[in-house]
Amino acid sequence: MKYNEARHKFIQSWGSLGTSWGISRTMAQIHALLMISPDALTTDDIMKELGISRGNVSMSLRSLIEWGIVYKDYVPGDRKEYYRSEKDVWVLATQVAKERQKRELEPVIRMLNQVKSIEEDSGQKKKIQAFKKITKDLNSFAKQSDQLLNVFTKSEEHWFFSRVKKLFGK
Amino acid sequence: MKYNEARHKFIQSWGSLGTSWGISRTMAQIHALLMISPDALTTDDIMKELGISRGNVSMSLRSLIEWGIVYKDYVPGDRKEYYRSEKDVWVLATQVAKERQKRELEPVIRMLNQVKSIEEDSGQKKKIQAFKKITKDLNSFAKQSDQLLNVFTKSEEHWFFSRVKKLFGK
DNA sequence: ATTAATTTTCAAAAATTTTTGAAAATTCAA
DNA sequence: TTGAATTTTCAAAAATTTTTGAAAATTAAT
Repeated sequence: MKYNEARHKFIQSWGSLGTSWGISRTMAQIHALLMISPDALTTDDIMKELGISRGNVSMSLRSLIEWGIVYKDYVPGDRKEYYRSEKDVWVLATQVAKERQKRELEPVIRMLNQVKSIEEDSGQKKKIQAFKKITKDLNSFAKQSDQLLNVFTKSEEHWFFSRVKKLFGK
Repeated sequence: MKYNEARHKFIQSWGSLGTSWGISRTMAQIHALLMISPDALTTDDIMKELGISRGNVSMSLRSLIEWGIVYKDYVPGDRKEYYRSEKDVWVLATQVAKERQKRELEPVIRMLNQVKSIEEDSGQKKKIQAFKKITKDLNSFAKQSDQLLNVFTKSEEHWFFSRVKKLFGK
C-alpha cells in the first residue's frame, strides 16, 4: 500500500469511527490528521488537507482541546496558531476515558441516586419492587465501573494491561 | 419522590443517555421500560406507555434483540408476542461490551492492520515515520483493549471488579 | 489609533438520523 | 383456503446534528 493511500484510509476510517464514538466526522478526521503529522498544523493547513470550512475547523479544534487531546502551539514571529495532537496513546486513551466518564457515566450515577428513594405506594407493590431492584443493581455496577476507570486513568501503562492479564491467567 | 416521577425520570434519562451511547432515544427508552417491568410487555403496551409508533417499536425491539438484551416470549393461546428485558446487570453489561467490541473496536483493528504495510517513498521519510509510529501504537493499544474485554466478558461478576480493585490496592 | 491578519461566532443550509404510518407480509385459528 | 390479528417494511416526514460562510471579534504590528 502506498503512503498516500494508507493516510487517506486512516483519516477516513477514524472519521467514521468518530461518529460511533459520539464525535463528529470532521472532528475525528482533524484528530487523525494531527496524530499522523510530525509537525503542528495551522487552520489553513487543515482546511486544505480535509476540504472543510474554516468555521468547522475552529469549532472542532476547540472541542479537541477541551477533550485534552490537542494542544495549541505559538511560533515566535508568526501570527498563526499551530495545532498539535497528543501522540502518546496511553495519554490519549486516559484523556478520552476521563472525558467519557464525566459525560456518560457520571450522569447515570446521578440519576440513579435520585430515583433511589421512592415513597411507598399501596397499589404498585410489584412494580416498585422491580424498579428498586434494577436501579439498585445498575447503580452498583455503574459505581464499580467508575472506580475501575479511576484505577485505569491513574495507573501507569506498563502496569495496567500486563497486571490485569496476568491476574486472569492469560 | 413518587414512583411515577422516578419511573418517568429513569425512562427519560436512559433515553437521552442512549443517544450518547450510539443508540436511538426510543430504543433506549423501550429498553428502560422493559428493564423496570416485572412482566413482559406487548408492542401495544410499549406504544401506549411511550407514545411512539408501531413501526418504531417493531424496529427498536428487533435491534434490542440483536444486541442480545431483550427476549421474545410466547404466551400459549395468545397471538401477541411479549417482550422482556435481560435483568441481570452483569449479563447486560457483557452483552453490550461484546456488541460494542464487534462494532467499534474490531473495525479499528482491521483498519490499522491494513495500513501497517506501506511502501518506501523517498520524499516523505519523516511523514512516513510518524505515520508508522502512531498506527503501530494505536494497534497495540487496540489489541490489548480487545484482550481485556475478552477477559471481562468471560469472567464471573464476583471475580472481576473485586480482583481488579484488590490488584491496584483499592 | 489604524489596519491587516487571524480566529471565532452563529444563523442558515445541508446532511444525517430517527420516526411515522400505512401498505405489505406473516401468522394462525376456524 | 379464508380472514382477522399481528408484525414488519420502507418511503416520506420530522427531528436532530453537522457544516458552511460571512460578519463580528480579536490580536498584534506599524
